[in-house]
Amino acid sequence: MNIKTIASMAGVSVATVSKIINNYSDIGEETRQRVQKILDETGYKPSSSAKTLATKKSNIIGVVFAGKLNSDLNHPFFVSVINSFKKHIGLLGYDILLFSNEKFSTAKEDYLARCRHFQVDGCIIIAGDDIEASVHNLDQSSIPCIGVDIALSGTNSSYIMSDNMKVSAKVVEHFYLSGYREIGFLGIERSSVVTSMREKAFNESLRNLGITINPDWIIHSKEYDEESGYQAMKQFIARGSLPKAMFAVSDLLAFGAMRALKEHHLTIPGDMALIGCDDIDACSYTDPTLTTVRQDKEKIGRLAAMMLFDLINKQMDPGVIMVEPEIVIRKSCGGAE
Amino acid sequence: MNIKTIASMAGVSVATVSKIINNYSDIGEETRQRVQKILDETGYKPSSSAKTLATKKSNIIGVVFAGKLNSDLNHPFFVSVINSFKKHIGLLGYDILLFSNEKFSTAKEDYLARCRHFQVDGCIIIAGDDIEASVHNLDQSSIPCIGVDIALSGTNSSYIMSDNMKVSAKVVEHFYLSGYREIGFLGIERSSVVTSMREKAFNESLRNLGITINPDWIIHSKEYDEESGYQAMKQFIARGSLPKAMFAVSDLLAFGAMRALKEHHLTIPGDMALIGCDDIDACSYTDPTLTTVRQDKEKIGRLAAMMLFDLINKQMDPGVIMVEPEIVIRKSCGGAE
DNA sequence: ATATTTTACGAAATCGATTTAGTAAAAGTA
DNA sequence: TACTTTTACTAAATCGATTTCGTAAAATAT
Repeated sequence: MNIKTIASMAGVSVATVSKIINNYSDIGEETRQRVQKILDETGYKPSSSAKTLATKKSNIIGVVFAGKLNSDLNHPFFVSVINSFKKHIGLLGYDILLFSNEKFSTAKEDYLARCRHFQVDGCIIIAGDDIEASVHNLDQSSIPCIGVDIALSGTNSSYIMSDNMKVSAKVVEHFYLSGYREIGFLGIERSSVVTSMREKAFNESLRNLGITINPDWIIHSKEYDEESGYQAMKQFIARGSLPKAMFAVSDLLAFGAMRALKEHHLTIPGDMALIGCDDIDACSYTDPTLTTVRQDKEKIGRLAAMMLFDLINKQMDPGVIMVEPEIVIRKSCGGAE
Repeated sequence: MNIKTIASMAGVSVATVSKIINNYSDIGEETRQRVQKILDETGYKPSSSAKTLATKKSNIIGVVFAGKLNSDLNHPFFVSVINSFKKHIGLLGYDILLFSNEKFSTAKEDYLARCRHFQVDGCIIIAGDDIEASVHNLDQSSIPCIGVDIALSGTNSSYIMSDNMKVSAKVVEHFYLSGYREIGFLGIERSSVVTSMREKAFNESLRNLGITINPDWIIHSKEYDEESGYQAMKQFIARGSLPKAMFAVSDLLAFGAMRALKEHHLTIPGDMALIGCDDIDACSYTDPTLTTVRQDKEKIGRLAAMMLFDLINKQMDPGVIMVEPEIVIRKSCGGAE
């Protein structure tokens, strides 16, 4: 079933059919209706590849998970963002193509080559750490890109992330108002833009409040996952002096920290209050439930979709959006007494 | 940069270039090397749409999340499966296209139409409950499909799922060996093939062991999520008579059940032992950690990829694979004394 | 030396759309 | 009436590949 079939069924040329499909104005009302009827009855849809070939627009958005680790579909935060993005970009008429991660794929070419290969109209780059050079090439290309948790600089690139300065500020503020003065930080060794912003803002916030920063209380886990958080906290406990409160830059790290604390029979928040970051579902399942900073994943995905759409249609210049984070108070951070 | 450019750079015809790219045998060794060098230097990749148009093969696999709810990227189990599938199908040279969910998308056409539109080489259907007619059409079409947690019947369809009979058998066996005789079941009202198999096998397993089934102890939550599990258990507790152990057909339901039990100051496993199903990451984060039945998500994704590949290449007839589940013992189900 | 086969390539058709440029017929204008 | 403009349509080029078929030249056989 192709456009030629439709054309002969309707007794018109393929050009006419194409024009009707694409809403050209130079078509008679009578003809339009007759052909449209056939279009509806047959359920005909033009071939995507033929259309792409002819128009150079594919109506496909490429999804790139950048960074060596944990930026895959394994990361609950990114999955939520992509889920929201998928929903909203779908409303705008696009489907999304997930590029298989290079390290697993037989495809040796870089992201840019693959974007060109599929003629994607734009792409979204979700970033962990250790960004490959390939991502940079894509960013600098003519393909509209929007970055999530990565600061892109290309002339066709925008990016979006939570306002990570505020993330830490809100955490510190909450600790402070709850009476805590001995506050530690659990970051990640292999730090990304996001985590280093949080660390920077954490220090600044303490300083602004006149709280002395104890460098011993700033520790870093090896990786991003729960196990690494556990290991980091375990070693920290072994070293001795502990703060009364800690901010973990991700919920998973906080979960690991909780496990280590419990193992040493330290209570939460009694012996140590804990705040995480992301607000993944599991925060409600732990005991105590985890106070955390919610990143508005739905909003980030939605705005990413809208920004990309505008970028593709040249309705907007590249820009940056920082999404307001919100602290979600649960049980892991009672008021100190 | 297209094939014509390459051809003129090399001083040969486009046909020759194409043949070199596609490993035709009627090419002289000298020419092959000369052109290959240019190919390598320029990093040229043939346009996907042109290639698809000419060959009718797209090297794209469509991903369909079927069912009205919770079969989206929100479901940790399905995300893990897709993640593994993506990895392995990527190794085989395919990228994956996520169809935006119909209810959100402006695309009114059904899945089959969209598969044809993109000329996907095959597709994977991930199923929740309430399968749409559109999925059935796809299953019955000529497009190779593999179903995950859905029994497809098309002549080009295979499917894969955990062996759900064994899931329940193992749970009941574990409860039994731990000394439990009063065992309940927490299912889902809107049951799918998967959950009804688990319920059926649950009953059979009890019967085989000569344990009387108390129909009051078989309850169903409204939906799939934690909150629904909480509500179901809360009402159950309010009704009075409780079993000493319960099997929840999903970890999320078990989490909800845990919350309800704790709220009523009932201990786990002291007052009630709990076993979930799926083994999502969060099972390790709860207190107590959740004993559960692990579905081998990596294997399911990997085999799904391989089955689909074989189906596409007609190297295999449609078939079914039941993946062996494995019980993962944690703290929510101590031995009864 | 001639006939036959093999090798190595290219011309051109094809896939299924879009889009430009051209035209006959209808409508409008002077 | 004759000219101009508008309307409604189509032929054909194009997008960038693949693939069939044809054919000179080279290799081999007779």
